[in-house]
Amino acid sequence: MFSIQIEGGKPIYEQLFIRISELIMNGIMQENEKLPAVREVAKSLGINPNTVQKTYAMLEAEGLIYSIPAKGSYIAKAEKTAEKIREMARAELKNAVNTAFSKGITADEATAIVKLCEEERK
Amino acid sequence: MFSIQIEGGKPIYEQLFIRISELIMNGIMQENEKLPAVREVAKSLGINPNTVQKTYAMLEAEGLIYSIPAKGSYIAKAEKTAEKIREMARAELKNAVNTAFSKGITADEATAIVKLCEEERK
Amino acid sequence: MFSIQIEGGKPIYEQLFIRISELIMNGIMQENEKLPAVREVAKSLGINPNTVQKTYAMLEAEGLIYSIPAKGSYIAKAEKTAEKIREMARAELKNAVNTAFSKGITADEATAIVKLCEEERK
Amino acid sequence: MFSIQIEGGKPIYEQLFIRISELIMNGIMQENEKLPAVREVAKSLGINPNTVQKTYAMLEAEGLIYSIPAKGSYIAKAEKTAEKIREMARAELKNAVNTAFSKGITADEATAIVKLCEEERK
DNA sequence: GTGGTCTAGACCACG
DNA sequence: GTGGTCTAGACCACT
Repeated sequence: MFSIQIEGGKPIYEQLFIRISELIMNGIMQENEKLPAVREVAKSLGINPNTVQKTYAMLEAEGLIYSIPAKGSYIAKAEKTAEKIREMARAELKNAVNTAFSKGITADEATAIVKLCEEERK
Repeated sequence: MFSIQIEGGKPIYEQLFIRISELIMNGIMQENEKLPAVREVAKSLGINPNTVQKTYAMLEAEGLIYSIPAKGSYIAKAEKTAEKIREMARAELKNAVNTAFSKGITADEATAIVKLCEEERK
Repeated sequence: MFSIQIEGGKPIYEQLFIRISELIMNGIMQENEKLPAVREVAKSLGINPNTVQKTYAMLEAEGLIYSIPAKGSYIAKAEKTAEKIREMARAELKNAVNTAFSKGITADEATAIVKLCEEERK
Repeated sequence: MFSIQIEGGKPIYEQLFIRISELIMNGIMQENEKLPAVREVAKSLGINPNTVQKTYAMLEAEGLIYSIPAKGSYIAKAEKTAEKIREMARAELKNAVNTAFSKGITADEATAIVKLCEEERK
């Protein structure tokens, strides 16, 4: 279903949050598409339903999905959603770049890393 | 002495680790220079000596400093140290860029962010 | 549970580290098997939870176990784990042999000691 | 003079103890030869006289040297000294071999390591 | 209930 | 006075 790595240092609910937001960006999850039920996700990942519930609540709080009681959760308006996610991603990246700068990485080096990552994605 | 913000979500010992490694890069801490004593740092920051001790242990494990029991802790060989820190910073940045890419940020956008950060530093 | 001797000069957390790595080699602890909880070990050995926590952190840093917060700690992939432990043991033994040599022990004498130890194990 | 590495994890007085006992084995320090004065060693190594004093006391306690008040310290009877050191070395090596065995190292592997160390010394 | 972090305070070996 | 280890007990985020 969503494939997360339980081993990783990050909390599960956060990994799941990131994973779902990525799926939206990749166009795999479309506007108004129904998300799998909380219990279903929990069972297929072997994690606690509370954890999934928390993730959905966070997604809704961020306006990325909307929930209809007794029916299910759905992807919110795509443009808005995508823009929100990108905004968050940009803020995090800026943060990371500043951190790198403070440790002696130059702007040229940073740009090189960006290009390198771009190459690797192909 | 080291000035950290206890607020943030990150553990204190990690913030301190990052802070000291930055000081080394900025040339403020030189090779073989003595670090302030564990208890001294703890007192000046208003935190527990154990927390500082943990930070020093991590720095030593990474080879950034070396500790002589009953004498003090000192900055390790500068070239090695600086290179290690840059290596760590590069790895983290690469990680951040990949994360941003997976959320729909383009390489051009990432490059723009790098330039923006560069401007702000001036 | 783990049975260690608090007497020896070596720190408790180190003894525990060695003891657990031995249990893995003896096949008593299997891949993905759950280690007893930090507090449980502490109670059964009559030592402080922090001390056990430090041991688990070291084991994780060496890649011998992996910890999932709020779930437990587990033995890492068996092949890798066993090989890592053997590698560490070999390095230590080599070190010990060199030390013995520098004190006048001959290679023949060293070989004899190895055989003697082998006999005693039977 | 004696060349020790201050960085190493082991206490200085122990390193110095080992170093001097090695010098005796190598025949560099002969029976009844005078050891350099405590203050002299301390100054040349940049360490505390108390530390050197402690080492000499240990060497005397082990019967490896003998001290004449207001005159100096001297290497004890060579045969006895050498044998004592070798005995200690043998005990330590046996210990190390047993530890290695308990972690899955085989007797053949241990023998191979002994031979490898022998080669490297040439 | 779990691992992770932190505090407060202590002791030890070493220099 | 220093780093290193340890105890006792607490809180937190997460499951």
